[in-house]
Amino acid sequence: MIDKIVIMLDPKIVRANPEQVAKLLAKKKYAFDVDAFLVLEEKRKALQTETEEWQNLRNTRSKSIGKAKAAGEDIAPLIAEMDDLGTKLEQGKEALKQIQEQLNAILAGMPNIPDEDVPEGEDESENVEIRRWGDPVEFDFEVKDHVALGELKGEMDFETASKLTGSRFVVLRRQLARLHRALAQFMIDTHVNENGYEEAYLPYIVNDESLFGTGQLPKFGDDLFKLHADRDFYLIPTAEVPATNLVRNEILESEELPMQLVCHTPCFRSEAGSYGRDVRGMIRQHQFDKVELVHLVEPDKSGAALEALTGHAEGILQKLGLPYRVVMLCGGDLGFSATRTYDLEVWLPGQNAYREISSCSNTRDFQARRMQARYRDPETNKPQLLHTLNGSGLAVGRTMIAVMENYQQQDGSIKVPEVLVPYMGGLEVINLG
RNA sequence: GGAGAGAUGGCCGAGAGGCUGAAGGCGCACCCCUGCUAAGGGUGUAUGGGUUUACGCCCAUCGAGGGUUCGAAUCCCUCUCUCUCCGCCA
Repeated sequence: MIDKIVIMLDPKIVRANPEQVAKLLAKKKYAFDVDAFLVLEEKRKALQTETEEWQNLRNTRSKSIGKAKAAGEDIAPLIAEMDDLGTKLEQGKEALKQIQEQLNAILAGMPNIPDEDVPEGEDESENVEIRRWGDPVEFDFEVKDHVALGELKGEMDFETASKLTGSRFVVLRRQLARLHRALAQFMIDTHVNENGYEEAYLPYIVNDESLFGTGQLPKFGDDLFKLHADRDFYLIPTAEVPATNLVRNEILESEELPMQLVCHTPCFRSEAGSYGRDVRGMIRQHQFDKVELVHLVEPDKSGAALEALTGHAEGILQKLGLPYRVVMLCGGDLGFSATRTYDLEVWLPGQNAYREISSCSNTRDFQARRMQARYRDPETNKPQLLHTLNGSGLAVGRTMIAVMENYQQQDGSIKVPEVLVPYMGGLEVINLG
């Protein structure tokens, strides 16, 4: 009767254990109104049962009309019997639809349940450091931040970008433009050649169904750039959206799993900058490039897959020789779709701080349920929701900043990390000074 | 952009108002036969939802959304997508 119930959490579980779900979601600072939900649920159940009974009656009677007609009998009295059944059915359906819409709105807006060992906490200040790699370089001169470095020869130009578009965009020229490209190439090659990823080229524009699937819609539409009022097209905020939606409404064979995708795309975010944070420099832009990693795996493999994926992202930082730390997000800082997230924070000498450069999440079956992404379980031969994970491997712009700031020399030039030299056509020093 | 044709289950493909959740085939699973290989025979095999301790029963779904009808895969309208031809084009 109800064709599409849009949910992220399994509605059966929510119905069966509403109190427990509320408790678990409280960790994510989400208030689930159990009473309101239960009232609606009760109404829904009664209405649905009743309406389906009417429907059943109509189906049965219509069938007997068909039979009578075939037998050459008079069907007029049978049709007369149907009289008010149609109206009753219509009314029932309408009432049910309204209740169902209210329930769907609640369910579709509920975030995913955090893992048990996710720490309690309000915001990023309560994230928990897991490990560190590398030691921040001690400079014997006064360090410049990437903005100062980039402006030495005009290779990083925010003013011109704002002429072209507006604030929160950047123009890169010459060696910095190349460094930016080199980083993306290096990351993709590493993931393909060493970590077993399949390279993908994907649309930078997606429809609303894809965004619902990964969880950006319906709640976070304000963060997106929408293209047309009439077509429901959006610029992607991350390649996670098209990459994960590759399997939307698909039933994969188990041999096709695990799937590991790597994809370099620009990302467009409207919200970036609306809080007045990081107004200076390339940290927070409306457009930035990212190399994204996506895993599609069987349910019992997703825990290990997140560790692997995070390791792959870390590998890039290690090869580049950039000091970083890994933090586990606390409940309050965890994203809508995630059960568990590790952020990689790279050391930025210009800010004297660790800053996020990658975010790796396991969404378990949350996105898969929204997009009906399944695989055929060889044991039961039945379709089952798969698990989806995603992580940056890495954000290209921020990586470039990190390279600039960590490899700067007193004269303002930048030493090219060894692994990037081939990608820079043999160039060993970027001479900005 | 112009002109046509289409969209049906995991896949291919019938059906053109009622007994069709949907023939047939492929694939897959299990069983039988066959001393290898090849072939043959049988049975089963959609998804989502509701309800039930359970067996089960019920509802929905033939690209999407509306409409006509007692009844729609089938008729009408709108939209989306795919294919063919023409034009344009990186």
